[in-house]
Amino acid sequence: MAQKPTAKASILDAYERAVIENGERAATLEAVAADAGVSKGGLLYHFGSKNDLVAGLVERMDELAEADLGALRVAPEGIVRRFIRSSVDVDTTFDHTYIALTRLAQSGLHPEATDALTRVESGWRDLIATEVSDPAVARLVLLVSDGLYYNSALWPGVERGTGTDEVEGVINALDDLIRARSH
Amino acid sequence: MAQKPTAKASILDAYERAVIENGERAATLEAVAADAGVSKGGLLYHFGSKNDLVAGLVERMDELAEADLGALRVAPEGIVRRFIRSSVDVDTTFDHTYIALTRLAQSGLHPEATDALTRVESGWRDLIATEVSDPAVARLVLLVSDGLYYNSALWPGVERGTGTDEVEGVINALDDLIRARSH
DNA sequence: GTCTATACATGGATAGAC
DNA sequence: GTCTATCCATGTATAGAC
Repeated sequence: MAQKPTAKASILDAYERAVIENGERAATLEAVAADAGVSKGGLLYHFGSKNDLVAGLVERMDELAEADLGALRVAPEGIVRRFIRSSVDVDTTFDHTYIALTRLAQSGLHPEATDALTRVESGWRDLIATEVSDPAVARLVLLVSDGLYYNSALWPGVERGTGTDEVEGVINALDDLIRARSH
Repeated sequence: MAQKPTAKASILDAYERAVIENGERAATLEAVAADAGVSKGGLLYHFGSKNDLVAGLVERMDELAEADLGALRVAPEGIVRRFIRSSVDVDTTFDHTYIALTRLAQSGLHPEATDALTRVESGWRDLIATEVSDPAVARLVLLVSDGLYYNSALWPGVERGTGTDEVEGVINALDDLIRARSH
């Protein structure tokens, strides 16, 4: 049920891509259909409306989030390090969906998108709390991650000075803080 | 030249409000005109096109940013403390314009909005660098601020657990870090 | 300086052929 | 399952009256 390399999946991919690259407004049925290699009518056979596309993305997000949390939970380097690192990595399946939903949420037209993101963030929050006892630091970790996502969501494709190596510095700084505060 | 309580200003206000509250897509000429108390035609007399509205916002942003940096520079509590605190305060003239531009930037249709935000962030970066010597920590401070803005921009009106008092904890944590790293 | 009327384009969605 | 044709709503922008 989760693994169909069908037209449906590639339409969803195209929608995701369109939203990320050109914004929700530009992600018209026609544009998405063209990118997915079908016609408007063809698209509408699989997704009866634009809202259905959003719903499809939400569903995908929930599945990916579950997997993401699972991987995070068993990350050998620790939850926080892995978490922050993965926040820069904007080129995974997870990130694509997450960023697309971020855009949709901001459009104000899709409360379901906002809800899905809230669920994800809530999962992260709980997990981080298991590793970081100080609530202020835990909050700080989440804010840094949000900041990283915000950056990549806002300046798509633009290298904005938060490269992977620079993030290592940030991670180390957070580490110092966590150690200093854990007594 | 900067102080006209004219229709032009109130139209710009209405546009800003519309973008923040309902997203860029809902900020149609008609909706903005209605909110500003003029007709579509009336609006278009002052702003010949939708792009002119965006340009007006960008101009406003540049003016406000200058004032903001000035205030930050002489903040008695220090630049970082003031900076982070003001990132939660989403109810100033500055924040309204900033958040509206954030939304516009994400729509992908207004590069000028992205540019304006880049200028603002660049001003902040430079200023923070004068107070925080460690580049990783300086970057962290910016990311936290971005995170806070992202939160308020994404969940408008929603109390998302980052209240003013909780932010004090975050500020103190950052303070610890700055002190620990400044030798 | 502000309004009404209207032209024009575009996007979402339906109907029905293949 | 996918396409074409078409309808309808909405949004931007222009023209011209007041």
